[in-house]
Amino acid sequence: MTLKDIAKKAGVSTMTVSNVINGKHSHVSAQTIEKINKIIKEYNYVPNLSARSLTSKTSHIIAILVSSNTNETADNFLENPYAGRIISIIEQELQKNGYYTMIYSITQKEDLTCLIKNWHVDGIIFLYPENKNLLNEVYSAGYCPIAVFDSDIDNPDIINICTDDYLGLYLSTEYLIKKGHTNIAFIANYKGNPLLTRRFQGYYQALKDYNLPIKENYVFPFSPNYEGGVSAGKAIMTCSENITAAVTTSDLCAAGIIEGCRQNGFCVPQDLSIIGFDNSILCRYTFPQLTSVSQNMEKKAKTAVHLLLKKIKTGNLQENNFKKIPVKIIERSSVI
Amino acid sequence: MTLKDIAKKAGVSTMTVSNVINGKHSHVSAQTIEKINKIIKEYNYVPNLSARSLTSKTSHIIAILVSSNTNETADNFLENPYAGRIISIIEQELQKNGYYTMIYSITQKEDLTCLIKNWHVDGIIFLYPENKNLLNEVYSAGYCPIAVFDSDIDNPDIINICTDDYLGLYLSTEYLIKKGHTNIAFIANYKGNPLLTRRFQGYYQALKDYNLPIKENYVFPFSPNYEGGVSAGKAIMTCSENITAAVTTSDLCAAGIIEGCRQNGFCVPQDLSIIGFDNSILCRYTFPQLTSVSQNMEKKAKTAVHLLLKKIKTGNLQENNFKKIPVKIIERSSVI
DNA sequence: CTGAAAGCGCTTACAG
DNA sequence: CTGAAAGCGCTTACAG
Repeated sequence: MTLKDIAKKAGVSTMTVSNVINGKHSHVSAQTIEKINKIIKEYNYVPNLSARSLTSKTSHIIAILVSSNTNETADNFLENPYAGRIISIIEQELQKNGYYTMIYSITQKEDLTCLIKNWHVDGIIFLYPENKNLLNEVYSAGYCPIAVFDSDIDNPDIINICTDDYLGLYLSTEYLIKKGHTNIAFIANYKGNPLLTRRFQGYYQALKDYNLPIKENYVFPFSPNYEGGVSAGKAIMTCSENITAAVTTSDLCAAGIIEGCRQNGFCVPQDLSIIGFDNSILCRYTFPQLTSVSQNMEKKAKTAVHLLLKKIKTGNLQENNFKKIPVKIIERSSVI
Repeated sequence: MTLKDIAKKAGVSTMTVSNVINGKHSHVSAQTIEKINKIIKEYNYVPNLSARSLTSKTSHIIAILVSSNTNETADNFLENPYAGRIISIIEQELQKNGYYTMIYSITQKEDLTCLIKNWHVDGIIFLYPENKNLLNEVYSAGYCPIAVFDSDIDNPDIINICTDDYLGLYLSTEYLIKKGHTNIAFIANYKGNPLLTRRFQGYYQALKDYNLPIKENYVFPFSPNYEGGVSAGKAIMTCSENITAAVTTSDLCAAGIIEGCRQNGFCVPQDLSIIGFDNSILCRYTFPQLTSVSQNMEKKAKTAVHLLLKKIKTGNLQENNFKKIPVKIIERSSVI
């Protein structure tokens, strides 16, 4: 079943069928439309998108790029529990808008330009590019609009959807302050890391706004992962600062802290209140369950899709390319 | 840059360039090949796959299908931590073989045949189809080879890659037996569920092989999720059977049991040894860390890809369509 | 070993 | 409101 076949059956030209399919109804009479639609339904006709793509120079394919480590054993971003969720939301949103989702892991620039030229990809969503160079190369190749999440690129043409990191730590610190804590630790080796630095600044500002002491000893510069958390938990419980609460920059780190405390005979939250970051599925399965800062993943993903599609449709590159998505605290049992 | 342009620059016909690109070297002299490859590199030429797809009737696109609930708030399979990992492995394996990965969530059959016709999809990997009808409809549409995981379909033409469920529970039960346990509970409402029934049979057979009593009271028919686990944990600790160990059919359920015990003042593993199933990322973040049955996800994904591609290439539909992938126990701290 | 012709299934750009 | 012509960039099938 092709356009031609439909046209023959309807006794019209292929152009007319094409116009009906593409909703260019101003060019076709109401009766003709009805007749054609009937035949399309009857024969269950579906257009061949390769052919359409070939002539129209637009594929309606969006590529989700994932940087994959060449190191086979290393954790891949896709194994992050968030990856599935964000891809799921993106795909459904694209589908709703008549776009198709290709997923593609890349290790080098070359791979990528191939993919784009191969399929005339209309847009790219680059999930957490590990290195900026790769992103910039993709950008400067200039093939199509690009969206990323939580990037520190300073390119105003790339759509950049960011969690409000500053706000996240401001809120979590404030939450502990309002529970009566005054000696609050910050766990992360933030120096030199822009994202972690923004989070540190939220912590810093909250302490300042509430006139609490800000001590360098309150900062535990461990990596914000499980192992770093375990170390931090031990370090906090054995230091001399009488710390009663800690903010973190990941749930994994918070889970590690719970374990680190436990290994030294202490308990969360009785001996130490903690707050995670991400509100990941993990929060429900630690003991105690983790209070955490929730990123609005759905809003992040949908915003990225909408801005990308808008850019594709209008060709307007300047507008609204940076969005901060608010966060909120999800209360569970790791704070008293 | 098109084939034509390359041909002009090389002073040959488009056919010759096409042959070189497609590796049909028997038809072209060595010098010509070299000359053409040089030009292709120089101009960074990449073939247009829409055009190729249009003429060759093969797209090199594989669709990963995900059933998405119409219910917006319900958990989607993609939010399962496994989803990202399996998709990641599939995509990389497909890419290695020159195929492209589209991802597509479906709610009805109609969506699907559209996708396939639209893009001339060469093959389908259907991730955990929720209902068999959907899968059977896809199959009977007859468009292209299909692979699924852990399905109970009895269609020998569909590639079906299964974890060895029987072996999994046999091993976990045997593991507890060898640690000296004799009163071992099985947690899952397995009746009527083929997958859970296979797992139950592994448990049953292990007890039998080691001449241990098999009591109906050892079976706790709760749903194998977190909430079911919590209920099971309470039920086990308050029943009269003096149960000292339990096998489960999911890590979430095992995590729930830990919590259920805790709520009744008992501890894993001191009061109850438990084994999870899936060896998910969760195992590292519960307390105690979960000993679990590990599915070989990598092997599952790669096997699915290889059988699918083989079927696409050979057109042979009969062979090797069912594979059982072995499992193993990963030891952590939830058993004594 | 190489090439001229025809065609895949659409859309664009134009004419009426 | 409708249609005939040309073309997108490739490959198939054939001829030499």
